Amino acid sequence: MVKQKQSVGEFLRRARQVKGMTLRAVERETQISNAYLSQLESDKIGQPSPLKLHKLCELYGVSYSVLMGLAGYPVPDHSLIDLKQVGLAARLGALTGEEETELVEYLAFLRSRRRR
Amino acid sequence: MVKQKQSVGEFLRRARQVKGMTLRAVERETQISNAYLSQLESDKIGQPSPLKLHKLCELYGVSYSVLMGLAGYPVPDHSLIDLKQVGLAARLGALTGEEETELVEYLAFLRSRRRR
DNA sequence: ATATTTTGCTTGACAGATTTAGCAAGCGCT
DNA sequence: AGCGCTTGCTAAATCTGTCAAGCAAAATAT
Repeated sequence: MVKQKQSVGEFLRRARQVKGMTLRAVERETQISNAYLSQLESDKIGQPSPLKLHKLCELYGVSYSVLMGLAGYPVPDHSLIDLKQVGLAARLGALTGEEETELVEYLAFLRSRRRR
Repeated sequence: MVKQKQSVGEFLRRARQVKGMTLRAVERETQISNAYLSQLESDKIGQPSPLKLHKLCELYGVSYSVLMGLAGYPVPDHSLIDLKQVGLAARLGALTGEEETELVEYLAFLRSRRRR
């Protein structure tokens, strides 16, 4: 019932086969060498570049987030943090560049003092 | 008119300074060598590993999506919310309620002072 | 049946990411 | 003045992603 964790390689190979494309066809479309594609699909690359993964996602029409997750990269979830930040931004309002610099320095001062 | 794009290096250095931490302090917490941190902050690394960026985001309390974007990586669509309004807050990082009040007060002080 | 093209794959070499070891300048303490 | 510790930085070394070139088997063509 629960689907097993698929490897990036399996996922990519499936996606390519679904599209009915060959390694060299993908190479033509993405500028990624067929050699490297082969290694990718056999899980021989530990940390493939997100840009390569993104190109493949666009070509295959699969989710970039999913693929990044499968590749072992942290996937952005901006649920809580950004809301807080939006709130803060609202309270501070628009700042001049100078004000911003002073604020940052003041905050650094606050924290370096407190931690000792 | 608001903020031009900041470099990853500037962003990371600011975030670290806001936290009041030293390169070696960050190294202790993240297992990322201070040497590499230095190169990161002076923009000498073209494609830093997302895992490293993620560790730094967690430590600094800044948005992972923002940092990934600054690093030139494609970011999943639903993370593409308006960064302009959150830009400053992202740079400041997560604040305690106390810190936030202090900052707002300090900003008020700055402005009253300037207004002559 | 054999030559030609196409397929997936491996090897060698290169570039770039990351670390280890070390440097010189700065700071507190006596 | 010195000494010890910390700071940020860099040079060299190591590891790893990426590609160009080539290979053997399968498909295709003649």
